[in-house]
Amino acid sequence: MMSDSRPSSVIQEWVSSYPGQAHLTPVGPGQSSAQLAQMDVIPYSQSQGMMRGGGEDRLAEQMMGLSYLPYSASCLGNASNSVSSTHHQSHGGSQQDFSPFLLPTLKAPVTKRSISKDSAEYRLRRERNNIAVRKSRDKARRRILLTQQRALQLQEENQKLQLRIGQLTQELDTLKHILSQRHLQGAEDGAAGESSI
Amino acid sequence: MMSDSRPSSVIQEWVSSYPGQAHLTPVGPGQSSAQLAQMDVIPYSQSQGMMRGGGEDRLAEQMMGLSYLPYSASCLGNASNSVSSTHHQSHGGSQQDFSPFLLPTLKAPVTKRSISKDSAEYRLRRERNNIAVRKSRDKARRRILLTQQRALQLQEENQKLQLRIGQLTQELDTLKHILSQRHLQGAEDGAAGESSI
DNA sequence: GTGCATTGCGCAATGT
DNA sequence: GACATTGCGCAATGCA
Repeated sequence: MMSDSRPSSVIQEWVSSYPGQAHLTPVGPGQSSAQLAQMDVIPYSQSQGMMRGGGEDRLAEQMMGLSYLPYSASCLGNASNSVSSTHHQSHGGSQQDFSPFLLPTLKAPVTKRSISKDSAEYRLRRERNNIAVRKSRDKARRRILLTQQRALQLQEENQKLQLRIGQLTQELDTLKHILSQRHLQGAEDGAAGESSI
Repeated sequence: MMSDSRPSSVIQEWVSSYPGQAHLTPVGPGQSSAQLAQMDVIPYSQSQGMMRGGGEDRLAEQMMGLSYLPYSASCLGNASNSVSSTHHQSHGGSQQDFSPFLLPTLKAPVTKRSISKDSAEYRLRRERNNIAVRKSRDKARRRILLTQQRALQLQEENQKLQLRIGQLTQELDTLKHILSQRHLQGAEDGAAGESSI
């Protein structure tokens, strides 16, 4: 099954991994963009998606070189729903438990029906999500591999093209030289002919 | 800082992201390899690292198309160390609690000092690891971005090279044509000169 | 709203 | 022993 028949198969697969949606790719915070502007590459967020928890703060720090400090001494400490559940941490520490009388326009953080972590429905949804997560990550891994292989292949192809250009250039120089010689010789012949008359 | 001065800066950064260790890159299970065999690309495992828990079983299934089934109805259900700890799931389900009298040569699964999850040392180590994880993933993200940008850049360069080759080829054809014409004309002139004598 | 897909994050095992 | 990687599950969120 797909045992790389031709050398360009990698590129074929790679292209198929990026359905052209043309997001114009902001390329991500703190990246240099290099305005290539063709087939966005970035799946659909990664560039501006992470505004949850303390994410953007730490990310901004990283961008400026302030590296990987703990969230703010700790990010644990507020179980969101929770009913029983001996295990399962609630890590995430999103939306600080700011009292509902701050920001009066937003009603309290919703509380989301408080689904028991022991309920069959919860487990079912978790298991489904776990499967989806594994699938998605597998896909991502494959895409990364394809990109790497594609880069190597393009690099190889580049070298060949450079070589070809070298050959053509040299051949061109040779011909130009010959032509200039012919031209000179032609002029001399013409002069000789005139003088011999 | 590092605001891409030249168009090839991406490649510069990309190369620096892969210190040449030459693992010969097995490329990963179920991948096609495409034997390019140059700068391995894969950090240092990813290709054979995952043999923990039920990982390799599921991965084998995925390779064969049996996609993303739950571990085996469930992978939860045995807290490894655990002392108190109200939160924190023990998810992972590695080393089943097989009794120590099986496999007599291996002493019981080590039990690893049973560090309390509430101990300051545990938290310290967790926090350090979390920081390391964030750092590592950030690095991975950057590396992926660089690879993608590098691929795009190489693709662009490829197009330019192809164009250049087209130009050179055409120019070459023109010169060859001119040369052949000169050759014919020279022959005619020569014949005319001879006949006029 | 339901269901899958993505993604940041923490945990634990493992590699260096 | 410390740090780096990585598979995994969880929760939030995006998307159809």
